[in-house]
Amino acid sequence: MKTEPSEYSIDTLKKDKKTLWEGVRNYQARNFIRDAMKRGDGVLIYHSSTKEPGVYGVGVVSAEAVPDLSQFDRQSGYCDPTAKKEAPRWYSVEVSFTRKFTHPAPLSRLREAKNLQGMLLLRKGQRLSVQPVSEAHFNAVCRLAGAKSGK
DNA sequence: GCCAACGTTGGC
DNA sequence: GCCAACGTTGGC
Repeated sequence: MKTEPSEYSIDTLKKDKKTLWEGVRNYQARNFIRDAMKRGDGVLIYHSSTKEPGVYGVGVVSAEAVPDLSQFDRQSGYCDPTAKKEAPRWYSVEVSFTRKFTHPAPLSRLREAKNLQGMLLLRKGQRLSVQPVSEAHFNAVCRLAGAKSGK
């Protein structure tokens, strides 16, 4: 899952312990959130639009999809005026903090890693803020960050 | 359904 | 700030 650290960072997640991941407004990403993400799934926390983009830590899906309430919130920048309460359009999962990498895995190093070739994140033009990661890639990223593989 | 115009993402 | 690579919108 991508986030701009100025918006919501791994440090904030660590402090909050858990958060509802709100504001995803892309249908493909929405589908992953709503249909694919299961309780217990590991989450790589990727920081974008920052000095050193890359994976900064790990979380875990602690509750499966619920309607993203910010779509109905007129005060929210994520408000979707066309969304109806009886037919929510956007969804959130709850993500809990697992760990912050002591040595983050910057994008530049991910690109160099042989065992990460083909990873969706590294594909040109790829902009999805929520995307699936294979277990092998997940573990490889963790190892690259100097952490034990797995969750 | 086509597609031009426009908006967004995100690395650099 | 630039710009490639998308996704969305809306006229037709």
